[in-house]
Amino acid sequence: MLKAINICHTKLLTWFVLMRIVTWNVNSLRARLGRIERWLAAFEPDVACLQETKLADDAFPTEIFEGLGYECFYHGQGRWNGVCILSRVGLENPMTGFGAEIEPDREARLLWATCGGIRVASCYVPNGRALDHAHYQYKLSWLDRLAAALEVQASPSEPVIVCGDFNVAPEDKDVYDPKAFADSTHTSTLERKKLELLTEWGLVDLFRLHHNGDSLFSWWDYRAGSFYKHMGMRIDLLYGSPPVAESCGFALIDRNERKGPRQDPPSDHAPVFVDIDHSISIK
DNA sequence: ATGGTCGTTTGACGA
Repeated sequence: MLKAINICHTKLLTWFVLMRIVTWNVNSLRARLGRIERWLAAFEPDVACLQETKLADDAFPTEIFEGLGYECFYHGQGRWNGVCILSRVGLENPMTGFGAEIEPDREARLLWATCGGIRVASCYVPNGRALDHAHYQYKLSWLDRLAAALEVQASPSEPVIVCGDFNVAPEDKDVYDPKAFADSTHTSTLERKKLELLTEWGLVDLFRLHHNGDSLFSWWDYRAGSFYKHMGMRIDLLYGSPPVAESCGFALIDRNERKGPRQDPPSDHAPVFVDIDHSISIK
């Protein structure tokens, strides 16, 4: 919920804003539309960054989200990938991809917009498939280009959130069993080094500010009852610049959203959200 | 440990 209090100084208007931002790989926006509508109504995020929408842009259900009070910015391609940002606190300077100076992505995996004074990116990082697969090199290159785009898009002194499905578990405690991931993607040294490009720039893993040390996951394989065996990974991340990290008061993985009957199946990812209490000043 | 389950451009492929 956006809570704005205007404080009128001599020539400065300051808004203190409580903003809730969620990232959620929905694994098909069409298949998950009912669940997404219910989740938005229940949790009232101000900004929703969704991944794997699997929708072409001309099929995006703009009117449904507008009916819930959200502006929509989307970048899809049909069968695979696809990302969007929904915002009810404004949506300015939209941009898809890495930007003009950087080798473009062939897939719909990234977009940016300024929402409520925060520069927001919704990312769907390539999976990588296997360490010896070409897709792994694509993943590494993709993360290099994300870091390069960040340099152009924002400064660490400004409010920035880069969130999404990173397909990388930052640390061993972010997977149920590190040994099970030896020699596979999501935990390899090289891809973790690419995440460090983001943290070296100044971004902070906002979830870890509030859940230090816990093994809590955001993704569980559909197969073999992984969810009920707690065999998951934390790969859906919200990174914030220092001003955002300082004002991040709450973070949660809504693992209940990973549950559900065959008739109304969940995504294999749970929504992850943070609450940000920050101020915007306008002359 | 292995096999298992979702989604999509219906069916092989990606996750």
